[in-house]
Amino acid sequence: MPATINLKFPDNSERQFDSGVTGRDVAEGISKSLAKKAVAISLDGELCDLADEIMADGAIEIITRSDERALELIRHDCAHVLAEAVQDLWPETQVTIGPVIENGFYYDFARDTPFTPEDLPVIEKKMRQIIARNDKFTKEVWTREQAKAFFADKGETYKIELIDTIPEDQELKIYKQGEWADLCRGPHMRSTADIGNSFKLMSVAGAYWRGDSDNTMLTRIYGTAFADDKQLKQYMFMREEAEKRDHRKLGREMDLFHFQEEGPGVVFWHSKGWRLFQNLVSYMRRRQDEHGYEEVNAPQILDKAMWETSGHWEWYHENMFITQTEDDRVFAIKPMNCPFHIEIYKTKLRSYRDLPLRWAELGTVYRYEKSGVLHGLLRVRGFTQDDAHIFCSKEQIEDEIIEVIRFSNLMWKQFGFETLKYYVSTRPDKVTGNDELWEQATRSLEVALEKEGLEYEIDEGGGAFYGPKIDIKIKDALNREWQMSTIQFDFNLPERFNMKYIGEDGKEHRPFMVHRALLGSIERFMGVLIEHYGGAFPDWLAPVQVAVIPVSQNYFDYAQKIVSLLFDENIRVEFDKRNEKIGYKIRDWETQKTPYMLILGEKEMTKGTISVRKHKHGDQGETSIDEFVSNLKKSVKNKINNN
RNA sequence: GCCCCUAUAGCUCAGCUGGUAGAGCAAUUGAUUUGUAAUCAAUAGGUCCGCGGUUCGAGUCCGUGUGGGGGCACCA
Repeated sequence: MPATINLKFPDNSERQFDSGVTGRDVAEGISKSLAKKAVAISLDGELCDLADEIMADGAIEIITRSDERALELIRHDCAHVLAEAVQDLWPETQVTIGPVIENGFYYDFARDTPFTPEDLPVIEKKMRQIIARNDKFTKEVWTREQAKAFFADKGETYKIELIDTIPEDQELKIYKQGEWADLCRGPHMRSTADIGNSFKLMSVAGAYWRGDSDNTMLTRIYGTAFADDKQLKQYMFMREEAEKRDHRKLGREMDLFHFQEEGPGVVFWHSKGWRLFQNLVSYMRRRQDEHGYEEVNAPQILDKAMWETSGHWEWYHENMFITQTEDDRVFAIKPMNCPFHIEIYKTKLRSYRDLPLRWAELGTVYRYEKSGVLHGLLRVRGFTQDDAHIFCSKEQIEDEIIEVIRFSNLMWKQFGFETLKYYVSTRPDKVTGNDELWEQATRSLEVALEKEGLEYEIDEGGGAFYGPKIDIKIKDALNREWQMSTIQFDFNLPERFNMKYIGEDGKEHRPFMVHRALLGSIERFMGVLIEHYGGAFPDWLAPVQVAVIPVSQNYFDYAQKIVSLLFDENIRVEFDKRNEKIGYKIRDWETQKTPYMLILGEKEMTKGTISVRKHKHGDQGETSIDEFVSNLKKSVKNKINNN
């Protein structure tokens, strides 16, 4: 600990403080002495760095290592130490950028041979040495020429490129830990020792320089860091928990579905998985009926000519599966349902009296997704959308959007997702449709959300070229966000297909077209649902709701009676006749996360009762079959048609 | 598509520096007729992902293809 601490302030003035001065002392000193407001980030009451952000009240805030913002400093410092460690070990490696991310940090390096997982322990060891060295972080402000010369000397071409992107009016800061220097916005902590030892390098990956696939691919190292070991352990534990409920793992363990080599990205549904799938379909059908949708169904393939009209052939060709027949006629498997619904629309002359038309299709589409994107059920090549198209007049758009939002909200609640986030994506640079249309449509999306009292964020320029949209994200049980529902205007297709209706004025008008998928794709939603519930589905969804387990063969007749009774009530029941001890069977059904088990033996047969065991809750004691059925039906009520 | 990793029995995985494969669970058969998270025993089960190469010899080393995983880019 030095006798004095030198501090530089944003106005470039310098002051000395005695060691042992607290951050609060300094804070008071600064706010008194500087006209310009300054913010210092202080760690455990000691000043570690100055931030250039100006806080509204101008005060210094003292934060502790457990503070969220300290965590950011820890991770950022960690990234710098990672970079130094790497250059120490492999001096020919160029450094690029190393930001803090949601659960840690990364650093991108440029070198001829990418890092491999075996390098990580070596680097980690070096990092711990640097941390132990307790090097001070110091900030220097350099001129552009100085900085460029410095990095040029070291052969750091990427850094030089970065310097050129920093606006002239911004000062160029260099942070050093010991001798090692990096271009950095800051702030940092006092010294490398402040990082602590609760960090871990997680993985290596490739990443394009500046996120552009035209650029060279860098080699990225991901790491995570926390204030203490407890938090790090907790994080690692959470990751393990997430891994346990990975839908690919549960899909196999629960015998729901599989993939195989010959069909990358297309799903083989096993009976239990298909049961679940059908439950979702059945739910959607019921709700769509209720919300005034009519279900339609269109073919899987269509002549190339139609896709040329729609524009897909030109713009989406590389994502389409194409077939060719003996007579050389080319058909494409549908990647979208839209053109089909438009064709249905066009079979008649439509009047304003017909509008709005809401046509839904649980349409299976195929898209040739790039191989690197496939991921279990979450990104597939063949999937079933809960797709619908709404055709309406200008006057109707707002009400239609409100209606879709309400539908979606109700649905997500019933599936057990409470937290929803809304995003409105506005006009990108290249578009079809005139400004007036964009304006009207975007406004209708915002007004609809506002009328429903829902907060939303604007994704500026995030809309598709054919129209603005609302995206809805949900949060699952592990607090992960998933983009699910989407409500999109389309100004392109009505134009291309020359859609029209006859208005009240007797003239032709172009209808508004809205695409809407709430679950998105059943396959993908299934993946999310499996992970959300960890495979333990609620009563109404569970593929097998009840397992009937007689204690021995002597009770098979009684058990059969119960099974038939449940079957008649449309309850999904299985009769476990295996020649095993009930402990074995219970364990088996328990691992399959079956909501209920009915244990039937001498006691129950004599009294005409059943013993109920509930998943995760154990023995619930005896009850009558009538009561059990009525309770179960109550919990399933209103969700699906078939009971 | 790009970078790295990876592929052994139905599943989870062993198989040291090259000498043609092993466990647990599951399966099958038999015994057992069972009271709330695994009854016992026996049996069977493998083109070590495909193709090519190095080698006297390849599950093991090299190349390549395919699938899978972690990322990046993509997601009209």
